[in-house]
Amino acid sequence: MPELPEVETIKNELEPHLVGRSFSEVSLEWPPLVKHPSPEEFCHQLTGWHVTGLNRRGKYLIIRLEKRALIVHLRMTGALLLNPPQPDPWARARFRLDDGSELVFSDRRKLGALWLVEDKKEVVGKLGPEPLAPSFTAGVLAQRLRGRKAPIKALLLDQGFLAGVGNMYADEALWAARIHPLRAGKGLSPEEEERLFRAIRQVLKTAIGNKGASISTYRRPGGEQGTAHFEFKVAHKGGQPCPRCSTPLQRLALRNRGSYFCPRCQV
DNA sequence: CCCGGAACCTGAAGGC
DNA sequence: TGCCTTCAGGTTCCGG
Repeated sequence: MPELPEVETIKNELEPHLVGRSFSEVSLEWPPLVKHPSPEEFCHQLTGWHVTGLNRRGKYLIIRLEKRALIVHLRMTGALLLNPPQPDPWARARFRLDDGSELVFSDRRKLGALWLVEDKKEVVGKLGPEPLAPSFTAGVLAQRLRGRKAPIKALLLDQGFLAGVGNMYADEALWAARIHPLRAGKGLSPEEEERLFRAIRQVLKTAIGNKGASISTYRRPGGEQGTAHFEFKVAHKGGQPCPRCSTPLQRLALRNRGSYFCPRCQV
């Protein structure tokens, strides 16, 4: 599932292929993928503009064009594939570039989303802080936790609370910080807040170094998998021994999501 | 504002 | 073999 490290990897690997190029033809196999403007306008308005740069904000990929931004969200099963060697059965949109190459948006479950906007704030304006930005500190995290009664796991998944962390890395960060996923956000001690802050940053940075986690259908633009899932301690590992204390890891359902944790060392 | 649950989607896996 | 249920989980919408 693409979370911050996966989108960061895709951004880094697409950037050299896209910057300076322009879109010569855009087609949609699954028009509902486009959220703004209309699918017809989307294809029409996208052609001819040059790509000036790529950014990531949370789990959103922002492809900057002259005067506009093409924003991509991969949701659960989306992937951006560059010149796929075989026809992709789940291709939902195709972008032909002026150098003849093709970028394919592949998405088995059709949950992905595309926007073409003049101001990126229309799409990413309500996101919480960027966890790897220097301005995000333990103090900022502590301040945002104040008064929040919801389980800490639910807050970490809330993109308005903190951008970019999803189910896998929330579980990994909580395990590293030794905090139970159901603890109330406002109930963390200053020491726990500090541990959680460090854990979030460390888990995300390590995963970026491993070019993302190929737990499900995640693929890099060239079709390669990431290796971050080999470093996972708890995510998707119910029943296996905790790497710290050997207690069998448990799974609980929170907001329709599986949460994996150690019932002994996460308190 | 805060919180929790359902809906959107498809395919893999497991139970009977 | 085949039908049914559950799981996978990012985001948005809705109700309390």
